[in-house]
Order: sequence, then structure tokens, then C-alpha cells
Amino acid sequence: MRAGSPRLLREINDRAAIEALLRNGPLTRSELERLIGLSKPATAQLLTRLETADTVVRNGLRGGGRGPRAQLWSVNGTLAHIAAIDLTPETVDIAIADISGAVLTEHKAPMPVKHGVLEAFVSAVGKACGQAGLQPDQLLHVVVGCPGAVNPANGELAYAPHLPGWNGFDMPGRLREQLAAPVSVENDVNLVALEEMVAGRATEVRDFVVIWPADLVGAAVVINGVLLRGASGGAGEIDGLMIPDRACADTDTDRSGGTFGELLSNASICKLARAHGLAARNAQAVVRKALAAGPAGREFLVDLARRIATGVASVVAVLDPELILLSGDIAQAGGATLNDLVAAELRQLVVPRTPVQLALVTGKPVRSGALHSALAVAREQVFGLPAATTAPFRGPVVAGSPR
Amino acid sequence: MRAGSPRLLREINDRAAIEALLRNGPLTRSELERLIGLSKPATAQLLTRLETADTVVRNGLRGGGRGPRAQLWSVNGTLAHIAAIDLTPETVDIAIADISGAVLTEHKAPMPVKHGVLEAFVSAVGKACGQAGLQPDQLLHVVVGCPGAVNPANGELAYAPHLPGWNGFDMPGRLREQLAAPVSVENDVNLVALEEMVAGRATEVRDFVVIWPADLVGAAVVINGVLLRGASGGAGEIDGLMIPDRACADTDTDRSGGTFGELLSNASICKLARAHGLAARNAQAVVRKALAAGPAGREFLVDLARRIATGVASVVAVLDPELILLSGDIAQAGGATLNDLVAAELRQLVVPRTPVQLALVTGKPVRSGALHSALAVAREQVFGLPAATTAPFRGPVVAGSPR
DNA sequence: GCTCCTGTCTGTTAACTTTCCAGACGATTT
DNA sequence: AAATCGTCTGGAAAGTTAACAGACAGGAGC
Repeated sequence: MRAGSPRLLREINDRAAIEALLRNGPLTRSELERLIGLSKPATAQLLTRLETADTVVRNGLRGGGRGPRAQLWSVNGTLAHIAAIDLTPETVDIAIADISGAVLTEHKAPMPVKHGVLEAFVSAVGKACGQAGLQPDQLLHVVVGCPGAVNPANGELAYAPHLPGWNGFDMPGRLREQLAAPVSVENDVNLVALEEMVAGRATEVRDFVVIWPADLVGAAVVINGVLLRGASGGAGEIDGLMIPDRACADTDTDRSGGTFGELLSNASICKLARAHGLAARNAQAVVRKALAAGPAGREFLVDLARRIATGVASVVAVLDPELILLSGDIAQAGGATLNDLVAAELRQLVVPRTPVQLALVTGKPVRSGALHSALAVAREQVFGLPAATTAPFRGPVVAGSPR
Repeated sequence: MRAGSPRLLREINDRAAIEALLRNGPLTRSELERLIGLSKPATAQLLTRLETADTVVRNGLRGGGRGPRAQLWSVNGTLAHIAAIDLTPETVDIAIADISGAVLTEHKAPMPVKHGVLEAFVSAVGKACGQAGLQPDQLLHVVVGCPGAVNPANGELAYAPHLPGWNGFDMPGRLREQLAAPVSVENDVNLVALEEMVAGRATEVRDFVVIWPADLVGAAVVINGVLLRGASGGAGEIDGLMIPDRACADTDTDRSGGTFGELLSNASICKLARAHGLAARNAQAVVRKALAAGPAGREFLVDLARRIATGVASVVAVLDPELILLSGDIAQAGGATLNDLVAAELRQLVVPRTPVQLALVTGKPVRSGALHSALAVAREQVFGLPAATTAPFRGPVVAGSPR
């Protein structure tokens, strides 16, 4: 720790004011006073200083009460812009926002099946930027959420990415080069977790895990309010976890050495369903069918829950989190029924009584999470604000809407 | 974030000075200036202020160079005292230290087999305090390291504690009552991890896991330099982890559903050894014998390493830590050979190439870890210093030794 | 071997700067 | 008339730069 002169106080107070303005939208001077705890003259001086530095701007007047109309202030959004991108095998979904968090424009485009993905991606970003009146190289930061995880050593997508055409090269490096803007690539489940922490089920919780049972099982781990990425970007990559098959129905699996991913693959789940007399073309459909069917369906769901819970048990044994969130197509299809079955099975496997809930997936969690992630990077760079999401964030400010 | 007046500067600077003095032992004013970055008059004023508040004391003079002898300053150790205790089924090992980290006295006593453990414990603490010229109720904080983990809900020891006589009541509560001092009870493996982070193999690493393969498998998880305890104190309690038995030799285990602890129990390891033609009365002895034996011994060690690595793989899949440390009797007995076999097996199970090393267990890691833990609590209370061990700690100051 | 000078370091004092606070005052709006 | 906004004035708290007196080691000179 180092000591500081009065100059340090300035920095602390400026940052406090900027953070308050970002969080709580346009504010009058007196509101800002109360939020950051400075006196009237100090706050006024601070605002004029930040205004001449172009950091804050006047944003209308607040009337209504007695006395003269108060000046409203907000952070100058045009200081910097960011892009948040949800990249899937089928589509790319782009949002351009300014540093205040206001979304300027959105753009969605299909991705080609195999060749030319990079070109399609870059042109979609270019189009989105154009709609916002920007060039891609004016973006302060770009966050791309996609399946898989980037290996920090060589930048390649690892952990069995389901993104055809994106393998075998330094993905963030190539994007950075093509867009002439800083790019970071983040696992999609991690971004969902970020979003759940910011505006979903995990706002009151500091340690939680999002589990994504699917053809490619993923998980995101949040410890102490900070997303855990892992030494090689592989935290939460539990697809390869070796777990025993504890399903009651015999589906001929090698009971001594299945991976979590194998046990929850489409094929394996459909096989399990057939053993219970159910048939459908994929896991999601099977689960829906089982919910509609009677006792046989329930038995299948119990077996499925046992498989899921056995993997979740490993996570709970290692981390003992405050909360487990289930997300993804299968969990959504299974709804509260499957969720509760997993919770019940989990209780029999581990000592902690960790609550299991369905993730609150509304809207576009991956893109939203990417937006928050990019904003955190940009705000750290521009304002020196700490990027760790500690205090609850009250959601982005909508452009031009005074509160 | 809140803003601050000049008074906040005082607090920041005082804390910086106290931290520098705690870390780097007795310092002259000019050394302190350089460390915290204040000017000469400000530092001098700060020291006289802290001296009149009894927070720092003069600690001899530094001669040798030109000019007058410089005054040495250090934190007033007598401000508060703490106790660090290593509690095992057989013995209790107590150290009393002051807030500067100087150990005033040590005391070790045997524990009774079944009855009267509480009384024996309290009397041992009383004796240790007496040697230091204190009463137990003068202790600002007491940290007890022991096997198992305390359930925060009711204070009872959980996770199959191997501490006879300590079950079925609110352990920290009862100790607090008997000693009339604040007590916290911490898992012993957690304290070993803390010690490895402060002065062992993990000083350069922020995310690591200590694995303790034994009759009761434990693990300690450190994320971002902070020990993870878990929502119900159960983080790292991987004894109950469901893993398949991947040993080649058939020992008649239920391949579909063993727990990690069952596969590494004394009985199970001896059975595995017998399948390889080795016999001894406990796991530690078997491992030693296998090291001495030839190829058959090696085959057994490979099988043992497969069991250990399968459990470790679950941890790596969830956390992707920078480092895995093996500790405890079995790992010690197996030495580098077993360590390397585990590392090799682990590579076949997971994507990350997590290094596996033997813990650097010298001296008394549990008691030492308890000491650091108690000091962190005391320093937070007395000086308002943040308790998270972020910056590397350079070891406690030995009583009365000027540097 | 002794004395004295010099350079360097310690610790203190004084004057100045930066930052914030308390309170007063005029202007504005209901 | 009452409340509120924005600004102004004087002062308090904290730190910085600069200068000074005193202490001590080392070397020069005898």
C-alpha cells in the first residue's frame, strides 16, 4: 500500500462521481452530493472540472419542485464506444454501445456454414458500426461471446468448440487485426453467468456456478463476485469430467468411465429415453415428451436428473457454492420439474444443501453479458474504475432517458 | 464508492505506514518515507502521531553510516495478542504471538483419547497464556486448525471429522465461552494452503489447490489469493466425490459408484496393494514398500496414481488452477515418484497441463497457517488493514531483532 | 597518532499548495 | 413565503518544498 497527497483525494472523488453518474443515470448536483458524500462547493467544482475535461455533459434540467430548475449531469457517452457480440454457429448478433451503456444500434446476421466465417463476421461488425456512425477501429473494446474457450497461450479455441471454421488459428489475434480494435473472446456460459450476477438470479450471491447441461456440457464459476477463467481458460470445462453413470436404467454405458459430456450427449440421452420407452429426435424434445408423459416419463427424468446431479455433485464438493443455476435448452425444457429432481438427487450425494435454480434467461444473456464485460474494460481504461464487479450494478442507462 | 475529505488521506497514510512497518520490521523514518512515498515532514509527523496513540514504539537506533544514528520504529506488539493452535486427535500445539507476529511462547500437550478433550484443551491454552504472562481472555483472536470443517449454521464439526470427543456440539461457540476469547476453527488443509501461499510453493501463484490424499481426503482451494471456504464451510471436501475406479487391477470395487475417499481409504489401498502382491499394515507403509520393490511396486503405484489423478481431474475440470500441490502422509511417502505418476495420469484425463508438485511441508504448517490467519483477523480489527492476503508476506518479525 | 575539515545524514521548522467544508447570499420557482 | 439552486468567501486539514541546525564518519594534514 502506498500513501497519497491531496491529489490522490481528487482521483478518488472523481472516480466516485463518475461511478455514481454511470450507475444512477443523469443526476443533479445535490443528488450527486448525497451519493458520494462531498459538500456542495466541492461537488460543483468537481462537475465544472469534469465538464471542461469533457468527461461529463449537461443533460437537461430537472424541474417540478420549488426553486430554480436543477442542472442534470451525465457521463459523456461519446468518449468511447464498445461492441458486444454473441457468436453462434448460425448467427452473429452485434450491439454497439457507448461508454455510458446506452445501446446505439443492433445488428444480426447469419453465419456461413463453413467457409468465409471470418469475412462474414468482419463485414457484420462493419455494418453495425456504420449504423452507429463509427468505424470499427474507433471501438475501444470488443467482447465476443462464443462456445468453447480461448487458450491464452496461442489464442486458439479449445474445449471442443462447436464453431466450424473458427479453429486452427489465433482467434482474438486475427479479429484484432481485421477490426483494428482490441478484441477479447469469452466463453458464452461465462457471459451468461456475468449477466445472472448483474441482473438475474445471482445478484445477492457472491459464489455461484452456472451449469449448462447440453451436448457440450459447460459451466461458469463465479467466486467472490469474480468470474473464474482458469490458468488456461479452462475453468468450468466439465464436459470431460469422469463420473459414474448412476442412472437406474441400463443403457449399456461403460459404468466405470464415462465423461459428463458423454452421459448428457444427445445420443446418450435419447438412448436413455428409449430404455424408458420414450423416443424423440433430440434431448430437448425427449425431455418435453417426458414431461407430458406419465410415470414412465418421470422415471426417465429421474434418471436424467441423476446423471446431471452426479456431475453437479463434483462441482459442489470442490466449491460448495451458495447457488447452482441450471441453464441451456435441456434445463429450460425440463423446467421446474427437472430442476427439482436434480436438487433432490444432489442432496443425496453431497453434504451441503446447495440450492438449485433455473437461470433467469430472458432476452439475450450472452450479448448482454458481453456488453457488461466490454463496458467494464472500457471504463477501467477511460476512467480508471476497477473492473471487478463488486457492488450490484443497477443496469445500463437507456440513451437519453432522464430518471 | 464514496468520496473523502482530507481526513480520509490520514487514514490511508496511517494504514500504509502500519502495513509497511509490520511487513518490513523496524524501519527508520527515511526508509518508511521511501516505502510509503510520503515526504520527510509528513512521515515524521505521522510517526509522532502514531507514537502518542501508542500504535508504534521506538525500537533502538540504527548506526553505521554517516550522520547521526537514525531512530528505528516498529509496531507496538503489545497492542494485542493472538493464539494459533494445531489440534489433532493426539496432541494440541499452541503458539502465542503478539500483533507484530513475534511468537512469545509455544506449548504442546497430549490430548486424552475420548473424554475430557475440552478441559484438556482449555487447560493447555491457559498454560500457554500463562507462559506469555497473559490470561486467555486477553487474546484478541484464537485460530484452531483441525481436521474436518465447521458447519457455519450450528458450529458443529462436519465432513467426517477424525476428532473423537469433539462432535455433537457447537465447537467454536463452546471454545469461545470457555476461553472468553473470540475463536475461529479452520480446516487444517486450508491452513496448510495458506502457509504454502505465504511461504511455500505457492507464493508466485494466485489460484491453486492443495490435495491431501489420505484416509480422509481433503483439499484446500485458493482462488485469487483468497482461501475459499464455501457457503457451508465445505469447499474442498472432496472425500465424497463420486469417481470411477480406473485402477487396472481388479479389487472388486463397485466400479460405478465409489467415492474418492473410499478409493483412497487405508483398507482400499491395502487391498489394491495385495492385488499387486504387496502387503503392509497401512497405506503409507504400502507406498514405501512399493517404492522399494521393483516393477510390481511400480504397477501398484501407477494404479494408485490413477485413482488419485481421477479425483484431481475433477478439481482441474472445475477450476483449471495454476498449480496442484500434493500433501499429507501418502503423498510424502510416495515422494517425487508418485507425484510424477499422478501428473502423468492427470495429463491423460484433462486438457489443461496443470503442474503437480509436492507441498513444501517443513516445520509446522498447520500452526503456522493458523498464526497467519489469526494475525490477519487481529490486524483487520486493530488497524483496519484488509485481511485478504494479496501482497506476499515476508514472514513474521522475530521478537526484538532489529534489521 | 591526533586534530580538524568536509560531506552526508537526521530531525525540525517555516512558507506554500491542494483539497475540502461551513455558512452566507442572491436568484428562482411554486 | 418557503424552499431550492448556484456561487462566493473564509478557514481547516493534509501534504510538499526548502532551508537549517546538529551529529557522525572519513580523510587530509600535521
